[in-house]
Amino acid sequence: MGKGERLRKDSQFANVRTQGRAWACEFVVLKAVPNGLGWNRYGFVTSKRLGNAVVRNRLKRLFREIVRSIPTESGWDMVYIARNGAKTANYQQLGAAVTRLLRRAQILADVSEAKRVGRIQE
RNA sequence: CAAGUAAGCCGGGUGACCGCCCUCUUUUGGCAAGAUGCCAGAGGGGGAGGAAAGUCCGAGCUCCACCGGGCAGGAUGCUGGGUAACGCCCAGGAGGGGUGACCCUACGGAAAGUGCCACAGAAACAUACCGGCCCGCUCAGUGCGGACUAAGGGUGAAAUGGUGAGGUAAGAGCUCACCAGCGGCCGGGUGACCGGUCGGCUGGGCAAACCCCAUCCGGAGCAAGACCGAAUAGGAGGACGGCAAGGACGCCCGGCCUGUCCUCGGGUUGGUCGCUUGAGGUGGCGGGUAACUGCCAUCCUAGAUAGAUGGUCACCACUUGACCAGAAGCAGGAUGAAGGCUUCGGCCGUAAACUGCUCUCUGUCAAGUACAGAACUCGGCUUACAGGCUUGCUUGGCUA
RNA sequence: CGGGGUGUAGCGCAGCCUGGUUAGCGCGCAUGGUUUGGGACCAUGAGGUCGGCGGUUCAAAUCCGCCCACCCCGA
Repeated sequence: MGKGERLRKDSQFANVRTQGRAWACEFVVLKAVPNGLGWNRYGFVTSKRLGNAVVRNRLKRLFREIVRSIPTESGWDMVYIARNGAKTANYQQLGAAVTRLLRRAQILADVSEAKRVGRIQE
């Protein structure tokens, strides 16, 4: 994903953190908010508590690859926050977890159009 | 072959598809439009480490108007050399450890001064508890008083040179020999120091206690710093004004410079440069024991900024484990078969089936493949690290 | 990038600067007493790699070096 598809400013992260809704599992926390653009923007958070730089970079790359491969609705800012359990998980486990969270958040692309419109109006 | 020791090196590979960062090209498309610029696409090239880590030292670079002196503070500490510099490296000396190859050392000064040395012990810096020996009195092996002594005992981490002989009332460097230490002289070495000789006999430890001596050190750090853009109100109060205040760690002094300083309040958290060509790498020929260095040739090798190298699959490599099959080895089978030699007493000579073990080699399956991610750049140090490779040397065993 | 602090019994702390003689205090814990019983109180007791490794010293929680974990501050 290019620079336009990433959250890069502290103000952008702060916006998602305060305005967005959150869904969580044992590996990762997803926070998302509609951004009014025609495309999605992503941010990945790996705190120092998780491990050294190699561990944190690897988790970011895994999540970036997972998010890229899952088709979703457009127009959202999403922040993925890695939790401690993600350190030992592999690509397949994390992919399944992210898919579950996106389905619960109704951002996954196969969710029906009526349902999505209903949620936004609500 | 085994164990060890020193030095050095590597630290997964190949392919397919998808994706990221930088850069170049583009008669590809869109926007704006004189060159040009912005967005997207296509094609080419490049894209983490030996420690990129910890941030423990040293520098470059940038800013703080500036210069000099002193105090305080900090660092280093055998000698010589290397280096831009260092707390680093090399060589050497001394001391210590190891059978050895080799390794380790904060290794200046305790007659400059101050301080400390618990407990024990008579005594920890100047001393005499037990004891030894002599004299006098008492008296029949006891006691008292006085003088000498530091060999022996005991305490301690440490007790004032050690061993032997002479000597003496008993002893003592009191005398002598050797050893250790100290000082002078001579010789060698740039030096630390070493060797020789002579002398008088000497008289603890701690400076990672204060300290003394020698050498070095202005401060802050790429969020340094420069530019563009945006935003706010270029605001309020106070101090002192050439005898004042301030001038980049703290304090003092001298010169020099200047309206300076303090408090409150307000705005910004965007972009570009710095930003990778450097005490640079590689090779050759010289100098040097070496660290290192001179000359010549040649190469350009990451530049992100919520922070670029990843994901999936296949094959191979390595490690570990399991299992079965085969090969190999060992033990039983073997109280000596078959066979051979014979002086007829004996002697020589171990093949296989089968069973068990080893886990060396081949095959199959499964799991794993360390430590760890550039952030201004170099030189070091320290710490972490699966597994593997090369070379020299040492010790021990076996064979010839 | 720069600077500072902490680590000692289950918990919270002292001792460290100026090395030594029993590493101590409070709460908690165990046992006994007191009470009809509990609490409170009294008495006794257990519990320590002094964060780790190495060095200096006769001797280290204390001094020095390296490492680990946690916390805080400034630009």
